[in-house]
Amino acid sequence: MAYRQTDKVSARLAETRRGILDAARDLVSEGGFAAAQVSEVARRAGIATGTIYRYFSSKEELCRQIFREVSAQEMDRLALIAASDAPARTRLVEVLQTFAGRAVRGRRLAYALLAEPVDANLAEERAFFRRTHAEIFARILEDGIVSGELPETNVKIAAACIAGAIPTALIGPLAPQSHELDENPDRVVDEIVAFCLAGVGAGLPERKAGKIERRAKA
Amino acid sequence: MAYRQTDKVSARLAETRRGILDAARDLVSEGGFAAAQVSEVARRAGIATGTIYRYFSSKEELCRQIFREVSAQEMDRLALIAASDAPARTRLVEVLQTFAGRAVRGRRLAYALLAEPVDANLAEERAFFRRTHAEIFARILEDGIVSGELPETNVKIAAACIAGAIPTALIGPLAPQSHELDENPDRVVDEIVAFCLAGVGAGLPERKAGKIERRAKA
DNA sequence: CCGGCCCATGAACCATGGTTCATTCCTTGT
DNA sequence: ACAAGGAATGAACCATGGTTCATGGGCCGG
Repeated sequence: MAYRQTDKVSARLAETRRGILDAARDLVSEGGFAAAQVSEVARRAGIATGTIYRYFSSKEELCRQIFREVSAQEMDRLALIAASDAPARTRLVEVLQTFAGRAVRGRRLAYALLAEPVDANLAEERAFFRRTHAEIFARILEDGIVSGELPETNVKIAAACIAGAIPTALIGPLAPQSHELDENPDRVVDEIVAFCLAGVGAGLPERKAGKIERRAKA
Repeated sequence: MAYRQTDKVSARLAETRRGILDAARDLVSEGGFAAAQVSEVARRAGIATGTIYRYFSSKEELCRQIFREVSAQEMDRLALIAASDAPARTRLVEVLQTFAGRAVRGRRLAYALLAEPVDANLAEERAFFRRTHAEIFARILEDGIVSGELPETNVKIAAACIAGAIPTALIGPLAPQSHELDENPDRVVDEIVAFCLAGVGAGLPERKAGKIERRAKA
């Protein structure tokens, strides 16, 4: 017995793993999952192609990992807002503005997470991601109905509509021209949010809140 | 010069071409574009793989053709309703109900047209398809605003929201369970439409119109 | 019925991109 | 310093699925 993994080594291994994930994440947020080819990830991480497979059993697993890491961040952020003790209507506005605002500021990444063509496996992760969004929306709507802030509706369907409307209006062929979004993202976001609020009978949003997350995403 | 295409021959050729398109269309509406592999289309059409290439320069062109044929049908149907001289609000309701109703009844095909992962070329066709939807919606909204039936809004954005909300709520991971849609498609459709109408400030829809297109799509 | 040409055939070909593995390089404990 | 592994390498391998092409069969005008 002449070898045992030492701390220094396992630290280096962990670092390499991290490096792979970071390289892959960067590629994804630059060019979507399509850009995260194994050999490209390896190049970016400064290692050999084969080395990837010492850390991840397949490309699929690597991508899944990336998807989870990135999407978890987004979901947590929304969940945090949703869990505040503000009135439902306020939480709704903030959640929608955050969702839309982050999507518009990190469009490439949002595209990868929400709309890019991906294979079955990632589609599963994406389904979870989107269902989580819908649940967050649905719960707030539920609260709003209970508290009388919102009229009765089928919250599941309304939540699905919201979860569909926002990305569609912001990314892909139906989004405004990119320069328009770059110049005045808030206006577009506000209009989309207004549509969704009206859709659930919440009237016009308050257009003043300054504490809402506005930083760029990637 | 000892050969010239005779009518009989060109008829047979046209028939073969049609056969290929039909085979491909059937495959697409059963399993999406992924199921329309060249060799499979050939088998279904009862010809050899290579023969396809005597009629279409590439798979891509074949798929594009299919996409156009199918989507044109859908667009025309909506355009027809949109062009009627009914009040904007009525046209809006009918267009939305038709759109959603047909999507829910031809879900596999709707998935292929609206949501299935496809490559860049088909994505272009899809973009056109979706933009056309949005334009149809937008024009009606415009009319409604001019006539005072609807409040002012950014019609482009509202149209994009609608074009996103309906498919998302009907197909994919955020749609209700399939059996639910099979059992009671109209209820779901009505709720989605209600959301969209409310989104543009058109209040509740009239839930009675019986003349609306309700036949299955595929 | 024949020469010429088009049409159909389907197995071979090719491109892409993920995966493997024999080899080499490093680390560790003695 | 050295033996015994683990870790890294990257070129070869493989699977998938679109595309080609040499070949054979049928249709045309004379």
